[in-house]
Amino acid sequence: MATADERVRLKKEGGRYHHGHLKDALVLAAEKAIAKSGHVDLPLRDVARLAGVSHAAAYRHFDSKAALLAEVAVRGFQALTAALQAGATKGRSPEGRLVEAGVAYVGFALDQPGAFRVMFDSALKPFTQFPGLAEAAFEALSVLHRLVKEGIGAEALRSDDVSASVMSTWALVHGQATLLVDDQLMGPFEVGPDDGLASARVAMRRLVDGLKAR
Amino acid sequence: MATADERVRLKKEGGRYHHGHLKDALVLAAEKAIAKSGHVDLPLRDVARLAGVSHAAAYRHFDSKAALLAEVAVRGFQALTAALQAGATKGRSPEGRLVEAGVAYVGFALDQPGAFRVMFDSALKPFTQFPGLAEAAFEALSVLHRLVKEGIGAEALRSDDVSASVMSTWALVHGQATLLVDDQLMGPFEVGPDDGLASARVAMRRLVDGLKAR
DNA sequence: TTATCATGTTGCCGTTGGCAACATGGGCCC
DNA sequence: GGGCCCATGTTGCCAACGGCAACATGATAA
Repeated sequence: MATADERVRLKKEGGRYHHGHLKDALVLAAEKAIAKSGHVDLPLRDVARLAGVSHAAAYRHFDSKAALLAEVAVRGFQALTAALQAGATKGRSPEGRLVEAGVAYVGFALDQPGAFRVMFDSALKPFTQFPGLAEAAFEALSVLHRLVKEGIGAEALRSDDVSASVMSTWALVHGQATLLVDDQLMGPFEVGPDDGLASARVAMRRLVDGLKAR
Repeated sequence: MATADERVRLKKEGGRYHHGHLKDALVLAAEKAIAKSGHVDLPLRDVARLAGVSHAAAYRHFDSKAALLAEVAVRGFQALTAALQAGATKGRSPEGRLVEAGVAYVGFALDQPGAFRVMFDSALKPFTQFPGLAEAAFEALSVLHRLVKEGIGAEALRSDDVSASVMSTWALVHGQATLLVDDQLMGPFEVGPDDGLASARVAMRRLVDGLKAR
């Protein structure tokens, strides 16, 4: 078993027959390539070339091209879950935590656009066909669910129709993230890349206003 | 010039060398096939077969497979624009019209899932590479923009940060539509297909509450 | 040292998007 | 009404793709 340092050395020297980190390298290369091209539908051969191996090498680590993309998505959902949790800690009130988690969702999408695209691309549907994917996605959604319930518990948010509140929140941030990542805010609705998070915060605050107990 | 009846006759008799409606037939077949499979990435040959022609025939009407998908998207955006306008007329107040337009957006996605998927798939990005696509998408967004401005004009909605209000609205309905079409509302957040529109209406009402002038 | 086997390679296959060359037949002109 | 024209269909081909099989390499453990 090579140590991590050993692997780095091998990787840096390059040109070795055995890569040492190929699975990780492929996942990272795929995320980067998708982020760069903006298209999920990229040749597996290109990803392999970026990782410095032949195209068939990928099949030692993944059952199919889709399985590689699924791994990108799983890691993406794990990172998203972490981002939502980290974002929530920035809020000072139950509503504030929900708002900041929403902002973090959009921040994640802007930060890892390749992963975000894969996570919600139709190529991986249904999630249940890839082990771990549905669970990873569920974990991320659960963070929002928990924050809404905590808001209700603190009597800050209205208590009727909890799932509508969760869905509204998710839909809002997901929609914003999608539109920002795809750069699909056209014409007079255009926002600069730096304005994305600010807009997201404003939008989240207004939704949470509507969700408030009264 | 054959009349429309003539064309229908030719089409029904089948087996003719000249199809008569091929462009429309290909667009409709593509929408249907995508709706059925749930994947935008379908073989052009399958679409051609559904239309009863060989695969190469499509190139008499479209520059590429992507151009065919773009045409599906253009017609989708036109239908979406009409649906938003029709939905808006159901509302009895400025806020109500905005809410109903949002519900109509989700209704469109559930009604023409194939078109909806294509319209927002990364395969067509950027829209500007296909003539008419960016304009058609812009038209649809403009309906929401107009409704928000009318709400502000009637002093029903807050007047600061108009684009944040437009974006919130679009993001909310777009996010809901995406999640419903992809059947991605998992576990305890699952909603039945009939509940989709009802949930959308509740969510829109709550967002509009947050957008209200006070 | 040496054998094993995980992990890499090359070579091949069927399918795909797309082009070129040919076939058909509907509509216009005389 | 007859015959030409060319829009619109066809078949045949190609390179690139995802994936499989057979072979090559070399890290590890006896």
